Amino acid sequence: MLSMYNYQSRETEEHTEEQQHTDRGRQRLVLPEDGFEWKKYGQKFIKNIGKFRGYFRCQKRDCMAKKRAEWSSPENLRIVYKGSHSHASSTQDSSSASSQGTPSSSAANQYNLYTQLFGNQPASSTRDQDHT
DNA sequence: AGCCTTTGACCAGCG
DNA sequence: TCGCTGGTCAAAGGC
Repeated sequence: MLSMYNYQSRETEEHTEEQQHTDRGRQRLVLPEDGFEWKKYGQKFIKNIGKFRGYFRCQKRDCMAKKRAEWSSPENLRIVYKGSHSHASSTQDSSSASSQGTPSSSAANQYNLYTQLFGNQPASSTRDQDHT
């Protein structure tokens, strides 16, 4: 069963070092940089899946995009995006923004973010997005 | 002084 | 109808 997390692990360990301003010197889970600015507004332990889940919201006031991070350990991090950004990424990623043309396309946006983090793996492992 | 993160409590929805 | 889980908000602390 752990095999499904293999690709996530390799993806996470790269970004785990990207502890930038988010690191206040306290022990905390570092999230992979996806080109957007997120503000954490909650965290809970979901016993259903036996993982912690962090709740993030885009810092842009007009942006309703949300992000959910689940992890059983720092090596097994899963990011789930919800909603779409009403703006382009705050950093790089100009390719996805320009190719989209319409940032409102939530499906395309999610796909871009998804592929960014997980490559092109089957969504079977990240079907949590069924909410949307 | 300001911003961000963390923790706890509260509310809503579903079984 | 009650209980449980998930999600969000608010307040406090630290950098």
